[in-house]
Amino acid sequence: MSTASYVLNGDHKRVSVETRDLILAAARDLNYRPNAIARSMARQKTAIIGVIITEIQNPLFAPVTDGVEQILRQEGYQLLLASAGDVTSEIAAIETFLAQQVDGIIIMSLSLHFSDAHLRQLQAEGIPLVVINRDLDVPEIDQIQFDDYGSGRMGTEHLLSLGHTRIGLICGPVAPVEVRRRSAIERRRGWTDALAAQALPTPETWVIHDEYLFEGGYRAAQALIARDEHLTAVFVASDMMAVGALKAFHEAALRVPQDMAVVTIGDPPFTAYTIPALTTLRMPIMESGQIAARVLVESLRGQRTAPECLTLGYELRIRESCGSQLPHAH
Amino acid sequence: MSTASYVLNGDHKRVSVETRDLILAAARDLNYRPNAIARSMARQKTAIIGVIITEIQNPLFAPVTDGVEQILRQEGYQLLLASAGDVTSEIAAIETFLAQQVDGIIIMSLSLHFSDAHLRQLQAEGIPLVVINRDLDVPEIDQIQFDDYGSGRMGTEHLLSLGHTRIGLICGPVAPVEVRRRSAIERRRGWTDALAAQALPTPETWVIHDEYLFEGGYRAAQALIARDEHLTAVFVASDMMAVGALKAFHEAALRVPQDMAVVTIGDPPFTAYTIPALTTLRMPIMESGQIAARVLVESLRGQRTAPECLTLGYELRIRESCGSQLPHAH
DNA sequence: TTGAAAGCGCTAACAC
DNA sequence: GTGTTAGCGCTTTCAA
Repeated sequence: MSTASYVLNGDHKRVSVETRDLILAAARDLNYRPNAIARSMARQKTAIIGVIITEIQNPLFAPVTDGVEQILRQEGYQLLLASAGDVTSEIAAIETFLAQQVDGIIIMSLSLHFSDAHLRQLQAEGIPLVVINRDLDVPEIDQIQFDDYGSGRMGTEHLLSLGHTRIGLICGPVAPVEVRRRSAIERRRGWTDALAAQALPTPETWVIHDEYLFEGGYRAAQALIARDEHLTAVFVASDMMAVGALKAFHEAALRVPQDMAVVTIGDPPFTAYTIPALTTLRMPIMESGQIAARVLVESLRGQRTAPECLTLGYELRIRESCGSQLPHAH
Repeated sequence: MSTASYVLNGDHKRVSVETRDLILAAARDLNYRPNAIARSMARQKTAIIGVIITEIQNPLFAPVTDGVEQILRQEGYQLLLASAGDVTSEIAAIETFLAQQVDGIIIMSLSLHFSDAHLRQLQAEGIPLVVINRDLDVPEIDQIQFDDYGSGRMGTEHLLSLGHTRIGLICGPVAPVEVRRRSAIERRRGWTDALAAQALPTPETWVIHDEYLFEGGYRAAQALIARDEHLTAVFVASDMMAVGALKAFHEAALRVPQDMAVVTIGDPPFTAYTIPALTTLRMPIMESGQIAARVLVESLRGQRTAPECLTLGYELRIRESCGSQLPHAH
């Protein structure tokens, strides 16, 4: 039945109107539902994209998945979801996706990987792949990154512009190697360069690394307070950490922003409702998912010539936690 | 090649050891990867479960999806994800899932639906279906609910046990019909009954309904303050609303818990890091996903006799926002 | 214990 | 403009 197939696929040219209506009517009567599996089998294409994320409950992943899903739905693709927290399960997830004949794969990482051999191999086998937030030196693979260095630099520079000179840093993990995050390293580099550019000091004692969690920020702020370095501001490289830090400052009777100005990263809805509201560098998370999905779809359609390698910038959102101007600084 | 099929499916009995090893070796050499699509075609089963959620970024959905994914992975099923915010797109998503020949469907709702005809039809067609958090009077369909009435009652009773008698209510939307939530209605009922059981008043003026959002809680708390009803406590029926309310109380120079005790619902990680930390009724969200997935898998394996109809309870987590005892109440 | 062959529901090339 | 037919890669019955 080629004719029926043409009709059901909306090929207007090859079928007369009468037969078309006939077929459509019959389909309705029989309660016909196309079988996507059989179609995939015949076409050798599934219109399914596999999406791998590190851990579903990490706040980065809901917005990314949302962005990916919006575009895929709009472009007529389905989304097969897997979570994989380490390289072994990532390989397993990819293997399952390949068995499932997905047309392409999107991987959103927390960029703490030791081996990318399996990604190279995917690439070599010609499976379209887009990775988000992963440090991959395989230029053939489409990559979406965040400008983490720039975020560290911008956040610190904003505090500098308000007159602060003793600016601490609360940052994500850089060691041991199993948990280090590229973003933490880059944001610290941004902080260092921003201060160094003004010939200001960046002593080791002004920096605390901890986990990207509420608790990590709480602990880090306590540690920073205990060091008693007379800081007037701190750049906190994660919104969750900033909420924890706010609590520690509150308990130490340090007023934010009067005694301690805070700038942080992120921008989930709650940042506007902390006390005080957090000045943040908004991270374009959902956008990264949208872009990844668009890039992948274009690849599948053969509309791309060169691999994508995009770095998305952060955007300053001034709220209350940074104050306006240092009292003694004008 | 039946023999190869037996080997690859691990059927030990029907194949001699030698041929088995031969086939396995050949598979390795050829870099053989089973084609799940072809298998689904032949078996008339896909081992894929469709999951529909209302909006990916709503904080309820990450935990649910996480719970569902854990179980499905462990049981050898794949997860096809779709988001559908209204009945029309829900029907479209279901239709796509059916075309994709999913073995079953899980729907997590925000329970604001007008029509469930399509679900009845699914049920009638014999597609295994589990719904979470939806008010469905179709006893044949597996349902996982939350004890929202109980949560309202428990939260209010905790405040009563601390000696409060003037307890307000900040609650989710109950009107207009397009946005009303069953949970809001039920939690209010719980609040009313808890107070009525002590012969305490529950005036309309002590209740504010708004959206389940930070902003909704902020606005609601401001409105409640403006009414100047001399409340000493408030039950806030959503953790996001509670964060907003905390901010409004802070701005009005009302100390929590000294001037206003707060008990809320939920229990996302941030509740321990607000100022003060929020006393909550923990909602078993991830668990609901796990249970839904288990129920569905059991259905697919024919291990179930009766439909599931489970109501999950909330659990009190005492932190700082409720205080210990009313000063003037012992 | 193994092989042959039909068929799952569709697409696409081809003939009419 | 329409019908015929050969697969797509697997499973599963049936014979050998």
